[in-house]
Amino acid sequence: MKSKGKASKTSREPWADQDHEPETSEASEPGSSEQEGSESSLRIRGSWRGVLRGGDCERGGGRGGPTHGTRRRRRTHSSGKERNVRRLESNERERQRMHKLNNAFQALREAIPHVSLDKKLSKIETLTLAENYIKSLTTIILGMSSTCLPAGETPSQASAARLLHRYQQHLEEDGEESLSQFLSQIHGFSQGSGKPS
DNA sequence: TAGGCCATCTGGTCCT
DNA sequence: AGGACCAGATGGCCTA
Repeated sequence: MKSKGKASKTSREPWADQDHEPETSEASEPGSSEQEGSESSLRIRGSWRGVLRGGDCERGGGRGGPTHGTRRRRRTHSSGKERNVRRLESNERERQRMHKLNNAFQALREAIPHVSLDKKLSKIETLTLAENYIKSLTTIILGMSSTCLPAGETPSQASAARLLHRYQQHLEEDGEESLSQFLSQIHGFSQGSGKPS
């Protein structure tokens, strides 16, 4: 199950198509990652996109920004070899970043209850289940706290928003450990002692 | 075999 | 200037 394609990707010559820098593969290997797949990723790989997409400089990539099509990529006049090294380092960082992201996904998987324990949840399933789980918990919490609400007010979206706001306040003011305080406060709801504001 | 899912590479943009 | 973030592209593995 875990033998996904990573380790067997075909090696390619990513830079050979652009500025024709033959000595691609001898660029210094960026820090030896021990993550899965690192072995293969140490080899030079790439895609043919450089060829296929050519000078595609105006994709509105980057954060949220609508287009910014007028901006041009910084041109650092470094040698091809230098660029290769920087690319490899960049790839390694990106790999590490994705590994961290996947670790977070894994933590999320373990945090949410799901039916089939033997089947690994996909990312989209994980996010969807997490969303539903949070909503369910919120509903339960609001139900528990409804006795503390002002007369006539029912657990509603507004209440949920207040709950969220309260939680965010805790995070901003007290940092991580506030979560346990917040949870104990919520627990207080069930005892009828806590009072959301 | 097609489609889903994933890891990785890549280059553009944003942020520090 | 360099790292982080992002999204598109690509190709491998797995399952129905």
